[in-house]
This record gives sequence, C-alpha cells and structure tokens, in this order.
Amino acid sequence: MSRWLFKSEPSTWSWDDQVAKGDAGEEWDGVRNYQARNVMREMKVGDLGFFYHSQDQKAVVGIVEVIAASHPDSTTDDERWDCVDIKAVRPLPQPVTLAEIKADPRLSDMALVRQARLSVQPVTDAEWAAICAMGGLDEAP
DNA sequence: GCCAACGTTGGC
DNA sequence: GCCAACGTTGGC
Repeated sequence: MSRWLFKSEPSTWSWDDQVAKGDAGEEWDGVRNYQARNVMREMKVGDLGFFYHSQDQKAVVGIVEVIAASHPDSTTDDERWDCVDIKAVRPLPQPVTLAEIKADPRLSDMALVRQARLSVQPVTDAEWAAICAMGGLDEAP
C-alpha cells in the first residue's frame, strides 16, 4: 500500500470541509497539472495520504484514505484531467508544520521540500512513519 | 505584498 | 522544436 500527500489551500478546501463530507468523501478535483495527475493515477483504493494546508497554516493536519481510483474529473469536459476520491480518516493530534519538516534531516528529500508547487505527491514509508510520530500518533496507520 | 520557481502557451 | 512571455502557486 502506497502513501501520498494532498495539498490544499484551506480557504478553498479545508480539512474541516473534508471531515464534513464523512465517509462519502469527495473528489480531489481541479488538478490541472500533469505531474500531479500522474501521481493520482497511481493511487489505489485503500491507500492513505496526508492532508496538508498550504498558505497560512503550512502543516500536515490529517490523514485521508483513497476511496475511488483515478477517474475523469467531473469539473471539466477536458478528458486530460483525472482525479481520485478521498475521505477523512483522522486528524493528527498535533499538526506537523512545514518548518518542522524542513528542520528534520529524515524529511529533506520530501517533494514538499523539493517541489513546493506540486499539489499531489508520493510519500515514502519512512517519511510517513516519521510524520505520523511527529504528529502524535503512537502507531502509523 | 513580494518574489522565486516553474508550468503553460503561442509565435516563429 | 525552441524559447520568450505570461500566469499561478506558495513560502516568506
């Protein structure tokens, strides 16, 4: 099972918005970037990901699960763009900030650090475990 | 609010 | 196919 990271501006789509959707989840639509789209095409149902708030908060705030594999983005007729559906699983007891991530040598290769503008990213198992621990989870899900 | 990074578009 | 111009994102 693979791990991912989804970046969102909270003013557009926040963790609270995601939680409010419950188990029904929501399309991660609106991505118009080939690299991010290609990342989503690799996702499988049951994969987990981090939910990251860009802009003001700049922190990983929660964990989401992929509940539908890549399919056409319903917000456009342009067939180039696909997206997955995700649902909120649980918040991190303590958000992990970008500053903490940048300060941790284990996380220096993360796309979050290397490619700030990529909105959907892969996360390695080691990075996943490290951030879960930093976020206050006893055990990485 | 500014600016660096970087992706996209369009003219040639 | 190249590259300049332009637009957007996101950190500071």
